Amino acid sequence: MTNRIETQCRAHGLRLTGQRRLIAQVLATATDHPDVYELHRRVSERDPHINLATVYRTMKRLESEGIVERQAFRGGRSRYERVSKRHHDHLIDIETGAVVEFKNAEIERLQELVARELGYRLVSHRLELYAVPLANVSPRKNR
Amino acid sequence: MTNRIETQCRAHGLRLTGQRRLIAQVLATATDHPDVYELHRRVSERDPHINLATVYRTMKRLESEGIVERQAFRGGRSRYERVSKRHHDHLIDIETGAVVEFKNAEIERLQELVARELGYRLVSHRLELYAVPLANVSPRKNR
DNA sequence: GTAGGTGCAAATCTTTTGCCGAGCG
DNA sequence: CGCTCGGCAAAAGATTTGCACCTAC
Repeated sequence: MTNRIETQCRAHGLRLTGQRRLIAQVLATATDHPDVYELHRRVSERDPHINLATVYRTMKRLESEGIVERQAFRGGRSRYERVSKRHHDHLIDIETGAVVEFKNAEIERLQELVARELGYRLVSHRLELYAVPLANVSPRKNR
Repeated sequence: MTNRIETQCRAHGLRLTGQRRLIAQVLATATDHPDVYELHRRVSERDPHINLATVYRTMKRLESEGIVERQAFRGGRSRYERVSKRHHDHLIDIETGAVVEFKNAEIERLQELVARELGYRLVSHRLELYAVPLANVSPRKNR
């Protein structure tokens, strides 16, 4: 079974080793934004011998090929996600660490405008909203 | 000579040691967004014995007191800036690494809106624009 | 067969911390 | 004089890398 990421690896001339196949499958089925340790944990379930350094190397390679995107939210490890058809930004639930994706065309348009006004051409951006759930005023532990 | 940051330290009950005075002065005169190594380099010019750990500890303390703000732009070390009267975001010149501050009320308003629509209350945000200068197509070194 | 990939351990880089002597208030 | 600080070195956490062996193509 060949998934989209494996196809992309082929297209970019990456050798399809067993380890990469596993990582590709994990990435293809991930609906969240796992960090390298989490990825390693997941692939380890299927191949307990795969090394953390291999996951690091593979993710770095996939990133430089533009197949995945690295997100460095505040503090801690970098997290990855597939480069999707649609660009989007992130809302991070500061109580649970959950990540919600969103997109707002108007904000994007204003960003271009702001950059131009400052004498620049916008190349990329990063927008993260840190927020707490509205309804439940759960007095949980902080952090 | 007592500057604003020293006054703030007093107000927050921090002891005004020689090292902190130096760091406060460097911060007060900084117009850029230095990282801890750069801060250490600057204070070292006046006191070659000051330790890097001291700068780290001081900056961490100033951050927790809300006197400075930590910025972790893509990759590398964290950078600091004084908490200013006005909140603002950053545009990073990807050719030179220069940081331009800006503020756009409309974008802020839309952010609140987006969060609410997703069922959250916005606590804070981070918006970074990565851009290149418009006019001058300077073929300088990259990075 | 060979260039690229992997495992493993050690190195790097950034930041934090334990310990203890020192100085601010 | 007591409690906070600072220097120093070591630890910790994330990521990278050198090296020798391995394997996809």
